[in-house]
Amino acid sequence: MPEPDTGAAAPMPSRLSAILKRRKRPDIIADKVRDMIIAHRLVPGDRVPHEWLLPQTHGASRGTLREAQKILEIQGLTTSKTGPGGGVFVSRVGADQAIRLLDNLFVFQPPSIADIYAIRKELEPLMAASLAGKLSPDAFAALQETIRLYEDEAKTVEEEYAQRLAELDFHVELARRADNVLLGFVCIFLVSLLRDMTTCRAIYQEANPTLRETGLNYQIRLLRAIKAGDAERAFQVMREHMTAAEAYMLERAEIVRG
Amino acid sequence: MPEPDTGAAAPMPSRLSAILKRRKRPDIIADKVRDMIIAHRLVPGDRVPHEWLLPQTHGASRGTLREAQKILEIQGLTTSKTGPGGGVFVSRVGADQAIRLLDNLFVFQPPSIADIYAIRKELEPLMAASLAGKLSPDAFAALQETIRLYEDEAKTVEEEYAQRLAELDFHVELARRADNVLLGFVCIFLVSLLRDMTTCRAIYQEANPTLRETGLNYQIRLLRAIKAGDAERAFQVMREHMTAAEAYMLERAEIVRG
DNA sequence: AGATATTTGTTCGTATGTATT
DNA sequence: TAATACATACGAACAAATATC
Repeated sequence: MPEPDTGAAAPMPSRLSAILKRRKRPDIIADKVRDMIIAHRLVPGDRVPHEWLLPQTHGASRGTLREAQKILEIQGLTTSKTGPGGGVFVSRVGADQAIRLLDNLFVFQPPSIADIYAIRKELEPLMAASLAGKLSPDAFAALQETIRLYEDEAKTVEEEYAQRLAELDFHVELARRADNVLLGFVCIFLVSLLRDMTTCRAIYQEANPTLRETGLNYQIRLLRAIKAGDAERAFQVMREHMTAAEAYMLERAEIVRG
Repeated sequence: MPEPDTGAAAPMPSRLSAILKRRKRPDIIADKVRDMIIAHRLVPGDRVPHEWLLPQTHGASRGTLREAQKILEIQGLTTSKTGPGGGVFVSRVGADQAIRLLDNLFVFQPPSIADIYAIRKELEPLMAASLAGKLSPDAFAALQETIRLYEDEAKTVEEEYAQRLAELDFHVELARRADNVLLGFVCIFLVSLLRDMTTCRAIYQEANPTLRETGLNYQIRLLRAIKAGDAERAFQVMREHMTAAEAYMLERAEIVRG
C-alpha cells in the first residue's frame, strides 16, 4: 500500500510545551500554522496563505485541518471570510475577546469581591499614575462622555444599574489608554469580573446617591490630576477611590447576602 | 425518503441567520451547551448528558456537533473519554490551560520586560505575604524540591537555562497555593509571559553564578518568613527580589539587544 | 487474557450558502 | 444578474480507545 502518509508522518512537536502529554493532530497543526504566521511576520489584516491551510501540506484531512483552523479562530488569531478573495485572515485579538476565553476559568471557583479589589487596589493607581500627562484631548473627551452618563441622579433601578456600569466603563476607558498594554489588560479583566458577578449585579441595582456623587468626585479629581501631569496625585486619588469602593462593596455584599 | 421533518428547527433560514449576524452554527450550539451546563449547575467531573450532544437535539449533523464540542474542549470546559461509559465530561480548567488561550493576545503588541515587572513588583509581594503561615508541610516540600534544581552551579548552557526556568517555577508553585485564586492566576500568567519572551530566553542562557546565588538566597529567606508566619517580612523579601530581578533583566536586555 | 460492545475521533465525498466580480 | 471561488455543513463509513463480560 502506498499509504499516502496518513498520520504515520506524525509531525514532531516543535514547541517545548508538547512534552506534557500526547497532543492531538489538530492542536499540533494549529501550533504549526501559528508559528508560521509569527515567523513570517504576518500582521492583522494579512491573508493567511492558502497553502498553509491545505490538507496535503500537513498530511491531514480537510476536517482535521478545519479543526486546526477552528482553534486559531477561537483563540482569536484568525477570522475567515467567504466569497472570492475570501479566506483566512490574521486578526488582532481584542482584550474583550481574550477575556471571554477566561470566562470558564472561574465558573467553579469564583473569586470574591475582596480578591478582586486586593488586586485592583494595587494596579488601578499604578495605571492612573502612568497616564498622567499622556492623555490626548480626544481621550479626555471620551472619558468626559462616559462621566456624563451618571452626572444626574438615577430615576429607576435600570438607570441606577446603567450608571454603575458606566462607572466601570470609565475604568475600562482609562485602561485602554495605558502605555503598558499588559497592565491595561489586567485592569479591564478585573472590571469585567466585577461586572459579571451576581453579587455585584445585586449591589449595583441599589440606589445610592451618595456613592454616585463621591464616585463622580473621584473621577473629576482624577482627570484633573492626569491633565495636570501630576502622577503622584493621580495615584493617590485612584487609591482612595479603590479603597472606598472596596469598603462599600464589602459592606453591601454582607447585607445583600444576609 | 422520510426526510425527518426539517420544518422548524433544522434549515436555519437566511433571514434568521442575518439577524444573528455572522455567528456560525457550531459556535451557537457550543454556547447553548455551555449555558445548559451552567444552568444545571454541573460541576467538574459530572457527565454532560448524552442527549445534549445528540445531533438531532440541535438539528445539526454529527460533524457540526463535533465541532461545537471541540470548541468547548478548546475552551477547557469539557474533556471526553472514549469507550463504554465514556462520553463528555465537565472539567475544571487549569490556569496553564487558560493561559495558553491568551498566547495570541500579545503577539503583535508584546509587553516589555518593564511592563511585566511593573505588575510583578506589586503582586508577587502581595501574594507572598498572603501565604505567610498558611503553607502546608507538603507545599514546603514541593517548593524545596524546586529549589534543589538550582542548588548547584550550572555546567552547561542548557543546565543554566533549566535552572532559570526552575526559578520561575518556584514562583508558579507559590502562586498555585495562594488563597486568592485570581491573584495566583495573574502571577502565573506573568511568569509564563516571561518564559515565552525571546529576549528573556536569550538572557536566561547566559551564565550568571552570582544571580543564581542571590536568587537562591531570596527564596530561602522567603520560605523562612512564610514558615514563621511573618507576612510583613515575606512581603519585603519578595519586593526586594522583584526589584533586583527587574534591574538585572533590564540591564541584560540592553546588552543582549545592543 | 481476549472478544465484544459502546462511545468518541477521523476522514471522505458532496452539497449548500454567501460574498465578490 | 450570473458566474465563481471560497467557507461551511452534512452524513456515512471507518478507526481507535476502553470498560465489561
